[in-house]
Amino acid sequence: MSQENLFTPVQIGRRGEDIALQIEAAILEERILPGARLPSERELQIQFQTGRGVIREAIRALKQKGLVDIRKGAMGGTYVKQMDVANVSESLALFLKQQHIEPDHIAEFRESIDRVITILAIARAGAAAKEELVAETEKLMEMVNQEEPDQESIAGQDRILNIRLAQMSNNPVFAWVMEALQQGFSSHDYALYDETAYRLKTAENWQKTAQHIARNDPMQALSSIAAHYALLRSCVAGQKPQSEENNRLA
Amino acid sequence: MSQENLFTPVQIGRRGEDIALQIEAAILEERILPGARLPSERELQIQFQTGRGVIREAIRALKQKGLVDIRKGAMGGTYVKQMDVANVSESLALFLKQQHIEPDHIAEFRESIDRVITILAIARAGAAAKEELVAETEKLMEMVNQEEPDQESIAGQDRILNIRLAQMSNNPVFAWVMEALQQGFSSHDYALYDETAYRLKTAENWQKTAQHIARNDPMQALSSIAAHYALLRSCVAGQKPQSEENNRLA
DNA sequence: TTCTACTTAATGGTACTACCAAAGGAACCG
DNA sequence: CGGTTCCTTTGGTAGTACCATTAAGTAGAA
Repeated sequence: MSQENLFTPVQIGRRGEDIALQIEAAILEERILPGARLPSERELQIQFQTGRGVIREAIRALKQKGLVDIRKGAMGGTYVKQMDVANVSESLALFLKQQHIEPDHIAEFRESIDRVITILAIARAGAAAKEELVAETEKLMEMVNQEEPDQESIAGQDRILNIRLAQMSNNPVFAWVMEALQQGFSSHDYALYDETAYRLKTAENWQKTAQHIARNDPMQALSSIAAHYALLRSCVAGQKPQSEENNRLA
Repeated sequence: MSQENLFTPVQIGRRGEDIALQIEAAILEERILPGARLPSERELQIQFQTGRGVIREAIRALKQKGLVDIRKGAMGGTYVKQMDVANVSESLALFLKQQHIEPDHIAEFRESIDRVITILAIARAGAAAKEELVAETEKLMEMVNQEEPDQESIAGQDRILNIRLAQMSNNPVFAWVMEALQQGFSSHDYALYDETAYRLKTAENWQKTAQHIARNDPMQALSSIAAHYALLRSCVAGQKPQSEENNRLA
């Protein structure tokens, strides 16, 4: 790929970080495109006039940021990757975990986002997409009404519904935020599907919401959303404990 | 700190990641509290029965995630840190940059969040906080009306206002999201203060918003917010180019 | 005593070397 | 043509030595 003098040796500060920043800049400015392969560690070691450890740490940092992908073996090496939300989600989830965030606060945030998404979806999504959403909720209904409901599949379907609805807002930012929150805090949601009573009501609620959206009835749709979150709150409040790790050592 | 057998040697997969995960878990489960110091690299090397490079990579990963802080010299080492939003913001900003996200989409998202925040702030914040907000907007007015407006200070004050308002929602999640977005996309906002006309209008708008909030008038407050974002959109659309890095090499 | 200057030890940062393990490709054999 | 073996590339691990920085201790001077 003839990237002879793409990088320059460094002198200042922690070399590893500096190198990581140089490569990161090259990626963000698209001087290196996703899918491209960076020189091997040993080549970079020569280009940057430094030890291999430094190069490894730099590459490791890029991997952590989700900018590159590392493969072993011949034709292995460091490959520039298209980032995806997972990294942001992970970072967010980590942060929220360390902050002892209350489920109520997350729920409130999510509800407010959901309301906006719903309005936007009604205004912008096509009739086909809306019908598709209804169809997906029907799948969910079938799942919960089965003899032996499969928690895994149901949770997955719930996730699909959330994402699909978010996408109908025609603004990727909403979809990403929704996905990030979902990934970080799925556990609370899925609690809804643990007990039969909640499971049924939740699925029905989803169906109603989708139908209201399909009929372009924002007020009713918002009302269903409110019901959904009310249900979530009562559910979480009801089975309060779920504490496994609250016994720290003094 | 007598953490003799806190960790165990590993066998499988990439040792570095495994070690990083063990330590991360220990931090998240609060077996190691913020402020505490991990053993030195050489001690860990012995505890984990591995090479120092592996330990370094593990610690590096934790640092990247924002979980620890590294200090050189005697009494240096790896210290567990209280995470802050900066890490999430950075991750988010990186993602958005690589996705060529349109400013309009961000603006739409921020506006919707701002609306919710405003409603919550009016409902929940005390009169004192509301007056404080008004006072801050007056500071901003003073700044923009000076002979030689200081871009830096003005931008900072704008940031302070956003954060303070978000905090008044009494839900930290809103404040964090706002801060993350701010940090990632300050550039567009600050464009508002580049031209005198925009600068003045924006500051006035802030003042009005704060006053409406102080008077518990949600409708008027929302209207001011709408005006603010309308201004932002026209400003960004007006001075469209700002492209410095759009010439990629084929 | 009290302050300064020097020494010392601990610790992360860098460099280099050697070897292991995986993975793909090329040559070889059936 | 298809499978097998070997070889080369490349990341992963181990170990050693040395440098740079920093805090703490120590001796000496005021």
